[in-house]
Amino acid sequence: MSSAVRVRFAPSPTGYLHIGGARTALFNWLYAKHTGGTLVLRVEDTDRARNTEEAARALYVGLRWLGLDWDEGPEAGGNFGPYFQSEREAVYQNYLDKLRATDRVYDDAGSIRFRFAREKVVVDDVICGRIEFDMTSPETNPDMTIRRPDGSWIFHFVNVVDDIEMKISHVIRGEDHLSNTPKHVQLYRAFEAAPPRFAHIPLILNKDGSKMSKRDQGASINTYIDGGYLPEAVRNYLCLLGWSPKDNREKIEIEEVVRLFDLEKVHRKNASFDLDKCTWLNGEYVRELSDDRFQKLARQALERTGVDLSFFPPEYVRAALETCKGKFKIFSELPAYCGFYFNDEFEFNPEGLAKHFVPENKGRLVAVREAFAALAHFDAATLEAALKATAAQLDVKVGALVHPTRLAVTGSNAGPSLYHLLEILGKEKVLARIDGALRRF
RNA sequence: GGCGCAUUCGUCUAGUGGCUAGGACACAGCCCUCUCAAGGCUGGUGCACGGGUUCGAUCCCCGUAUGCGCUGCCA
Repeated sequence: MSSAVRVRFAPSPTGYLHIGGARTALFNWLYAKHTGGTLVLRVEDTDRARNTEEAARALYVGLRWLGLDWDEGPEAGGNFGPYFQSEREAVYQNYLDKLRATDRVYDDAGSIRFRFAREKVVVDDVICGRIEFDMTSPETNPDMTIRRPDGSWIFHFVNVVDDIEMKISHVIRGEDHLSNTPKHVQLYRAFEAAPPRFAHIPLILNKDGSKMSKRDQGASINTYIDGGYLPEAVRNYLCLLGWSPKDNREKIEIEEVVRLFDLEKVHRKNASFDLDKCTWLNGEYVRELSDDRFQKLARQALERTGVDLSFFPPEYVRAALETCKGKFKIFSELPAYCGFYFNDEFEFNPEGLAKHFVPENKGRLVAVREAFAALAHFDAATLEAALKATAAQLDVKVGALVHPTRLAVTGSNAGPSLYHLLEILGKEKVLARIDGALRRF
């Protein structure tokens, strides 16, 4: 059947995957999965063909990281290639000839322009509805250039030609193209080709509503790859921008999104990207990670900051990381959180120092040290009992001992469970660290 | 300027011609607790404005404002 859904993601290789592009790719992917259709990846590199290979690779990396696989395109093959516009010169020449044959183009100072039909063009958008564009006036809608004097092609022309050639049934793209659509429709007509269904999805803006550009925080997918985010969490968050399951769910399995997703239910309003919420959602996913995957990602996060884990026994590392699970939202937070396990030269938190290393706590810390030194077994339960007994002896609240002790052995006033962390660190290290800390009073 | 699209808490959103307009993030407070995180509870802020239509509009229509997009030999 020719009614099969064929969609495409057609980025220009800029060297990185933009978050807005990622969302466009995601919605195309979702629609393809939902309908059992085909997703085509096409690289629109008409402008500069110099760093295309490398820049395109960055696109693949970003898409694959998000789990957005394509059925046809670079590194996937397909019967409608090549999938780089820079390799489709013959196709464009052929289509240009068609326009020449029907007198729809003319030369203008070396460039070639397409002559618009002076008429009203109706675009029936799946998301935006029926919109009428008045193209009757050459003043407000001058004919458009489709080829530059140097022979390079303009986006509008090659984009439409490729969509025809690749038998694209649904063009799902950013709303910034909505106003270009009547031009594209004119091209389809000139080629006597049936236009696809158009679906213009809202844009992603910064939190303050301004347009998200290259420089903005979180604009590149690399922010998330390098920042210790989980792909399924970022993908989940992206699904929620311009679409909703309508039942108050925030964390939602991708299979479920595929099942529920439809173009008609996509919003028409631009959405602001809220990194805080994306990070929160990531935390939800991190908490539910399997032990193995958590350990693997945690190790990676530490190693990329230069921690040499091979120096420590595997069981030590595993136990140490285990105490951090559920305590942070993104993996880039982990090294600072658990660095004390792997480095004796940690910094002391200045506020903690001012608050807890005060004269009356010195004696308390000494008492804790003595209690710990006397222990035959250095496990969490014993440590807790010992610390509580010491507190009772001194007639102070447990917290009065917990805080100085934590600060002494970790340098921080927040962290994993104290008793477990002490057990993992071991008696020798703990006593040595308390001794060192005592000298700071 | 012209054309197009949009407008529910700060942000993402649910929602209906009649409801105390719901949820989530963020924020504040309390509880829990060895800290933090998580969890529980509580709190505040919202239907852009002005006209209609209607017994009644957040919801329908028209304007205005604001935002965004297009208006390139960028994509």
